[in-house]
Amino acid sequence: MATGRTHRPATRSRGIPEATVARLPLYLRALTALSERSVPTVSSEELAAAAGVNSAKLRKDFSYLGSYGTRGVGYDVEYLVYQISRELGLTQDWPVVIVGIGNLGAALANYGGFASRGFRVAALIDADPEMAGKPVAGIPVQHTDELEKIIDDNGVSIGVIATPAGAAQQVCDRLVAAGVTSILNFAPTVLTVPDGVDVRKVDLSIELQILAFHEQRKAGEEAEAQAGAAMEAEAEAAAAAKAAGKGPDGDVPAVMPA
Amino acid sequence: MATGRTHRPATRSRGIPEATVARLPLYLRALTALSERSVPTVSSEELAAAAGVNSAKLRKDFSYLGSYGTRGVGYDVEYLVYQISRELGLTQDWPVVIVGIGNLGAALANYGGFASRGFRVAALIDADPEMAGKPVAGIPVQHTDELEKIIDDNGVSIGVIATPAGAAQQVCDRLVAAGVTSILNFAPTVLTVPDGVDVRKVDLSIELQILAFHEQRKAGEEAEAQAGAAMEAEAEAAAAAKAAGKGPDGDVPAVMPA
DNA sequence: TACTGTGAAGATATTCACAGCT
DNA sequence: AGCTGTGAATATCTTCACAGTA
Repeated sequence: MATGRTHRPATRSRGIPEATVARLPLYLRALTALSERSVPTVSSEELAAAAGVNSAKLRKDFSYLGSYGTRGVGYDVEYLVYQISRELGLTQDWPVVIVGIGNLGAALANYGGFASRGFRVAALIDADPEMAGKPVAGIPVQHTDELEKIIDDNGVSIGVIATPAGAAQQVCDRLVAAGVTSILNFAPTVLTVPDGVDVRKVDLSIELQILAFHEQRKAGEEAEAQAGAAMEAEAEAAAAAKAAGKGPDGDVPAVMPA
Repeated sequence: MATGRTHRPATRSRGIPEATVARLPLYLRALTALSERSVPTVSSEELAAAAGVNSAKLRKDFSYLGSYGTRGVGYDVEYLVYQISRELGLTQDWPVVIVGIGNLGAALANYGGFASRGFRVAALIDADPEMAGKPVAGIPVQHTDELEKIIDDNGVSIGVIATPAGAAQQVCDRLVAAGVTSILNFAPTVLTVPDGVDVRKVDLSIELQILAFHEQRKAGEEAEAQAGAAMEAEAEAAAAAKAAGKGPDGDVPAVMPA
């Protein structure tokens, strides 16, 4: 909706690629570890290894931030930590609310990595009246009724949704209406939000399914030599099944493997 | 290490793009919802909306799987559910072990989405002897000592690591040595694995940091009109700081904003 | 010498736009 | 008429390879 205002005007060349942004936290973590070991400088090769990427990519990524290295030497660890933190907006602190204090919500509330890097759990919110007042990770859970007030009082702009899928969109709508503009969604559902609101999703079962795909392929490759034409035969059977009956209900799993 | 055996030989055109694979679970979820409402067919437009992508992308994605639609009509929901499930390897069931039964591990064990789609929690493993025998989500926790035996007895090829960062690599090594070839890592650390082992990572704080980046940029754009040259001034100050002293320890946060 | 920073090439991914089928 | 399936165009991301420089 609205005229596609997708392109950033950008006062200066403010165009850090999304793929690069997604890796900055990785670099930051590796750098923080080096910093704790008081390592003063690091080469792109070393840092790339620590972050699990290749060095050309890392250098290219850093080139979007500016020329923060020294040729022949490498990068100053402290300086880079600061620059990346600043680029990511972590030099300010972000109050965050977590909605849905079930197993996952509690795990998130207890997760140390939250607090360590610029994020502060401002409130825990749950729909269950029984939960109200109970402390989780030292923070008392508040009832959903208070949601709007909490957002407003704390100037919260980032919300985490850890509710069941059924409640997620409704919670999302309320968060957005109350002024939240970034949402991290753990509920296994697609959230619809207005323009200008960012949603990132974390979905456990999706990750597992992707792994299963590759796992299956590994197994297939092993069998390949022996099986040979078997797979193609199966594919043809499936195609035939489609061409033929294919009733709306369920004669589908005809070719279901063991 | 080893000669980069990255390219798949692929008996036939078994080349589904990674980006497509990553979306298949999304389509599958949307289709499952339609299936539960007994919707017989769906157009690319409708399904794309339900999955939160655009229809051209969805059609392109499906084109890699085969021609499973009907022009002028759409896709048969049940049939597509089956085809995607099969492509993802979900028509067989995958025993999974979860290592590290803290808050997060318990949340994962309780997560319904696991069991629903081809995955079965075969065992919960924790290093704490106190935990041993205690049931979580109805499954008794077993001690890390049993890890190899559990993997072997259950034919586990997918492992989930939900331990603290410090223990993750060690656990990973043991899982791999015991025969696990796919790992879902929740610990905030980079895992090193041999060729042929897949690792996917889920990192809560990384997701938040990416949100913070965009959030900051939104704020910046708002202020842009008024602030104007202020940001550039700050950038220059930072550059100057670098050119000048920039001692290895920490005069860095000189420009630290409030 | 030993490293960064970056154009240019190459690989992937997305989107367009329309031919082709039902 | 209404939809899918897909080449071709475009955009984005990665990698190469080397000039530039401390």
